Amino acid sequence: MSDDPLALERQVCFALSVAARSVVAIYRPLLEPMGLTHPQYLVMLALWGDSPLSVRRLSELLQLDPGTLSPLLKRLEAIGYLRRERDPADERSLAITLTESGQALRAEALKIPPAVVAKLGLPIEDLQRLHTSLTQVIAAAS
Amino acid sequence: MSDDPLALERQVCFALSVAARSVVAIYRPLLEPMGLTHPQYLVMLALWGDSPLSVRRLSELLQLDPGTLSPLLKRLEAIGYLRRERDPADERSLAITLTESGQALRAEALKIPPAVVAKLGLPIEDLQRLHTSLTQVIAAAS
DNA sequence: TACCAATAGTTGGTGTACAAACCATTGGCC
DNA sequence: GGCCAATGGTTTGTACACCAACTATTGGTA
Repeated sequence: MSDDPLALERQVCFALSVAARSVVAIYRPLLEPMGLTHPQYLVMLALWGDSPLSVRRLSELLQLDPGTLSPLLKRLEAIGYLRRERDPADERSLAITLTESGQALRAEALKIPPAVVAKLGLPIEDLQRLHTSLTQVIAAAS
Repeated sequence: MSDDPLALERQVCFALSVAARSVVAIYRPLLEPMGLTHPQYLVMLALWGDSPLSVRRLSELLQLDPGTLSPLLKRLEAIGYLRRERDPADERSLAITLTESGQALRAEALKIPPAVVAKLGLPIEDLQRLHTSLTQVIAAAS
């Protein structure tokens, strides 16, 4: 390996970007039949875990800008997976809830993680270790 | 930790996406004085390592779509860091070369990696280990 | 109670990111 | 030499992603 500190192959951030894009690319064909993109899938995961959620709360959970979530949520509403209603207790806030269809999708989604792990073909322990490292980095970067 | 296979905090891909975005966010204020975004910085790294490069070659090196690179390269040309000229040997191909200004920028860029490592505050060995894991994942996903 | 800073979402602008359609050049091959 | 599939880039359309500016509601406080 090169000793140049600016060598492309030495940059952790480059590896991080490429890895993220590559893994998202594995999800793409798996999510396509469900009509979801990867960020949309993450929103659904959050809502399957806890509902209703506000845009603010989603933004914290997914570490995404509200300005990114706003149109994304409208698209999920348009395809019928969720509802966006004002919270009666605080009219500023949105109460985002799953529709029947959105609830039902969870059964399909259960197939996704094993399919991804199979495609990657890496030992679970490696993935676990990676997850731990990534969590460290996220904590350090925030 | 939850035993739900769809729990957000268990998804490696979620951690990967958030980590990538978080680390890019660390670069942002460092690159801003140079007038570069993170992907543009990666292109510059590639060119500092080897020049001239074609769009095709850059696309392989950075694992980015030519359709993504095309406008990005025009922006880098517009701010004067590189030149896009047809390769006389093959008029289909672009020969992308650095300008004086682009060459000179390398000296500034040398400050970036240590600054990022400092901001992260993680031991180098951890980053090295992470890099190894990521390289594995990239290989597995391709 | 009337103001006003804080909070929740939305919108608009710039820059990726990818897929598909497109255009020009090239290199075989009859 | 002339056709034609392959190759290299560009363009278009959709969807993030972030920032800054904006609107509407809320809650404290003079």
